[in-house]
Amino acid sequence: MATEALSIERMNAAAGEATAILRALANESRLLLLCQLSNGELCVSDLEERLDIHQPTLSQQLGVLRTEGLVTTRREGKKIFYSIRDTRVLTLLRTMYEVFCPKAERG
Amino acid sequence: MATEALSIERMNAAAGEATAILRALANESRLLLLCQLSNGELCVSDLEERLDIHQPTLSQQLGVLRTEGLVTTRREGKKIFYSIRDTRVLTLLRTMYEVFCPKAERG
DNA sequence: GGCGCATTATCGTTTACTATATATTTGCCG
DNA sequence: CGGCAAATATATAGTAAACGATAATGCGCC
Repeated sequence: MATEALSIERMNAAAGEATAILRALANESRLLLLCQLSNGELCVSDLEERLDIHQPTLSQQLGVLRTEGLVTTRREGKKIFYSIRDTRVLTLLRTMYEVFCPKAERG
Repeated sequence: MATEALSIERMNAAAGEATAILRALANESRLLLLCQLSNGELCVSDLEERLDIHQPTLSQQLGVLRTEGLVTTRREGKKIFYSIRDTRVLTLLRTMYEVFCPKAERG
């Protein structure tokens, strides 16, 4: 009962899209990047400062997420602000958080 | 409120392990394979029949999942039965199911 | 035009993927 | 016990994709 059966057919149909998003998440830089964005929009230089990634590399990772449609951008003068567009990503991140992050002092 | 902030520190610490598992899931064959196993243990030939994957390839993918500690095996005569060992995988699969599979006629 | 912020191009290296060929383990039959 | 067949695993190899670095380019503002 804890484990309600998943329909194989549906999983089969969705597998392509699912793995596309999983691949996008399956990189430490991108995952952390999305975690940052899960708390609200940030511009590239903000991200560069928080994560320890060279700017062009960062831009490239952001490009991957853009291509996958997971994030959107908003320009404000010279800065470009990124935010999460695909809410499914938020759902996944939340689950990942529960699964992988120690619950020590949550509440 | 729908989006309670995730602690960056914790995500940072867990990111390595998280991406390792994500990489394991981020392959269509392996994902479907785990979906099959989420409904209970199956032997290699069962899996081969259900998915359309050549046996050596399948065995290799299973090897990846074994190496990551996501599945266990049990021998019964000539057959080897696989099942999901890491319950975190089940949690992730369940979320993925909810996120990616149309809810049309779920009860 | 020049500077700051960001993207795109290019490239070399590493890793992933999958196919074919070969080996291992077990059970069976003579 | 010897040999064969079934089930699975490992080895090898070629192609493709991912990664991250450096270099060059684009865009907006002063």
